[in-house]
Amino acid sequence: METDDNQAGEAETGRSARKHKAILEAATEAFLRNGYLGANMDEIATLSGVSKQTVYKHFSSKEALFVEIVTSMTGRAGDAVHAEMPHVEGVEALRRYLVDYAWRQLTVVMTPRLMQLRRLVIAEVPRFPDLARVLYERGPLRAMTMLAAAFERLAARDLLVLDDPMAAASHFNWLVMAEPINRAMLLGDEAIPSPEALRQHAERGVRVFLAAYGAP
Amino acid sequence: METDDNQAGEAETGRSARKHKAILEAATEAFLRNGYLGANMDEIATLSGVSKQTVYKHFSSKEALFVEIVTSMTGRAGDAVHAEMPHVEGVEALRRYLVDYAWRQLTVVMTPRLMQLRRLVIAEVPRFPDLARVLYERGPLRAMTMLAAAFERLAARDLLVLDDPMAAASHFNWLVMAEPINRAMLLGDEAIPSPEALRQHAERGVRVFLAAYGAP
DNA sequence: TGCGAAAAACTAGACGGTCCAGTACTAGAG
DNA sequence: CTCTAGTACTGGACCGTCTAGTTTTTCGCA
Repeated sequence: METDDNQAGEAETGRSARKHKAILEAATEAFLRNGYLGANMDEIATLSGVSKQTVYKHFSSKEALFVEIVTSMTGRAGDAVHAEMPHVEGVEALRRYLVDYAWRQLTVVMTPRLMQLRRLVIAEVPRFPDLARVLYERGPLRAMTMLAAAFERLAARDLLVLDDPMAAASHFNWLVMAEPINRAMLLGDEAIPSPEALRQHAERGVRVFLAAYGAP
Repeated sequence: METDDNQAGEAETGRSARKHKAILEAATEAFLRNGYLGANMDEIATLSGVSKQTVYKHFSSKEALFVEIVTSMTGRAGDAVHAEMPHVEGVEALRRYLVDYAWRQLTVVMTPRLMQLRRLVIAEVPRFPDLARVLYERGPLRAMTMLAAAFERLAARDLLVLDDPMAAASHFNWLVMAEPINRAMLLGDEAIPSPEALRQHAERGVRVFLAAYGAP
């Protein structure tokens, strides 16, 4: 197929595909840093080591490039977290699992790239409402839906006590995520807590959650 | 043309001050709708019924106008909520008061104007980090700080049980605010819940909070 | 398999058209 | 005389197109 000098397990690709990728990366950088209006196509071309003509060969317009980037980033974002809930036996195992899940979710979401993406998408809600809706659905909504299903199973086994699984999932999700996300959204990427701080935060959130929804 | 009928207790102002106000209002509208880069000074001048020269007589630059507007809006925003905690006697009175406070906070914050302001400020975090910091401090941080103080007093009277008042305040704040805010941030202003929905949401949040922090 | 030409992709830069922040200038109202 | 409306203007940014010439890939055919 392609030339087989593949380095470090990276699938080798033709020149065109390589340029395509370079453009995507440069554009991601530019849009995340400068916003939709603030980014300019000349800079993207220069940054990706490609002529402007080539940029327009791969993407029909600035708008199309923007949509492509945001959707691909939101697509990748949520996939890393969803893990099947293992058999938890007993209250203490449940607590440990919830803390672990919360911490995993936090460390995935609380990265500069995803915070910048979130700022970018929020900024463009009036211009690109669909992008924001997709981010919401593939982000918090998906997390909460899966949590709700898991909580329902746990309730059936009397490990949790709840009447509204989705409300419980929302409470769990935001007990854990809201404080650091909203801090970082306004205070910038350097306000992202350290992994240890996130772990402590997760533990406190789970303690509150279990006080409200845990088996007595 | 300029009639001097001061209506509804509005402080009497000269023509210059009136133009000043008109410019501020038009600029607020423009910036909230189109963002910093998307707004343009010609539109602001036209919208406020003033010549462009006059706009620049009152505000030295687009940037200065933007900063002025955002700071004035963030200043007004938080002031409406802070109410002295009355004497609450007993657990049920506390619950009712917390629900009421939560609902008040929600109805103040969950308005299109403030959601738009929040989107605008978040969008401009890289360009105007100070504005975002001020919004954070005068918004969530102030609310949580005041809550923490109130919670500490309640803990001294054994109506709450907590070791870290600020953590408890954060949990309360985000149990109540996070879900609707983050929904509206991404799904747009029409995703702002109705007052009745907000009331129910507040009640559920307070129930969880009291399960974790309420007196046994 | 290897060669060579057509096809496709790419570069560098210029350019048209549009938009916009901020300034300058004139005419007229108070 | 002072302030302002109205408007034209400056200087520059930027999207998307175009041109002319170069490089890479593809593929028929030896």
